[in-house]
Amino acid sequence: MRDPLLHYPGYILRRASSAAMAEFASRIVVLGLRTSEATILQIVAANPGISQSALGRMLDIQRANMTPIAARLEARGLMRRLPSDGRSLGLELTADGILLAQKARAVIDAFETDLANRIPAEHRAHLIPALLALWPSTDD
Amino acid sequence: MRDPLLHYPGYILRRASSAAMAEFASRIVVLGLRTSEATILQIVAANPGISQSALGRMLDIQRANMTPIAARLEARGLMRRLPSDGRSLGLELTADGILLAQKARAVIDAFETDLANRIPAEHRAHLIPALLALWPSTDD
DNA sequence: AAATTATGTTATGTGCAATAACAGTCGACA
DNA sequence: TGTCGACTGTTATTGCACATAACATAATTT
Repeated sequence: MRDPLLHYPGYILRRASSAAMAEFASRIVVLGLRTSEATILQIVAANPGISQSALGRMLDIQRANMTPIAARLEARGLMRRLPSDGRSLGLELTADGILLAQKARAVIDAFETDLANRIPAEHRAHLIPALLALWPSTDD
Repeated sequence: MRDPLLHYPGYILRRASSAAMAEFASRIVVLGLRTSEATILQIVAANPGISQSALGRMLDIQRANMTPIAARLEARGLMRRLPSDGRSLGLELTADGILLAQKARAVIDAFETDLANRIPAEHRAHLIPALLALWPSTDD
């Protein structure tokens, strides 16, 4: 029972990401959040007033997919969507949203710390730079 | 427009994997294959006779999700499913399947080479060990 | 003023993964 | 040997992330 793909970085990247994301999802769901929602809360908390489409560009989420996610967060009373333009919607968290974003941040921190601790020390510092090099969005 | 999650390995892992997988999917679709199917062709080619559930365990694909994938490959004439047990199905590629697996392997090789070349030399050797450490399936 | 671009929305489809329930088969073991 | 528990494959259903196309409206460019 041999896996001939085990030497390929892309393959291992996919498998590792899938496993890690499943674990994160199971941790964040106790706050009633999906992975994408937890991320969005962090970004909006750090960038109040950011437009829906700018947020989407930042996270590689397309406008069409951003709409229902943002609407859902608004419907839950976590986020406001204030027309800034006439076409753009500026996003900001409500008090509840800020609180939940903080709780989510604690979960993220714990998860990321656990993850980092699993990496042997001699490889740890190389992971982020290596992954960033694979990630076109940074300089798009 | 600040991304406060950019220092987190898990977050970057997700973003990098998502981007890389989208690119791979667009390359492999020209052979009429999905990512999961291309992977399965490689595993079955290297392990003729492997059972459906053993394949699923190897790839972290559950039995219930394996069934339609395997049935689809069989329906396309790429794979045979031979009862070995009475309950188990042993998988092996047809001649067409072997041919397509080889073509897929060439696409995988090219993709993985491109990917590896994007990683700065000083980080390259660390990526796979670091990712393997995050990946529980290896020693499960 | 007209043409182009940007924003948000709706509708729809795809790929991957999870769960629950079921029938049939195998293995262990009393 | 017969029974019980575990394993295999299947169907049906669901959820999430992501993609495209088409549209109305507003801003920007020229």
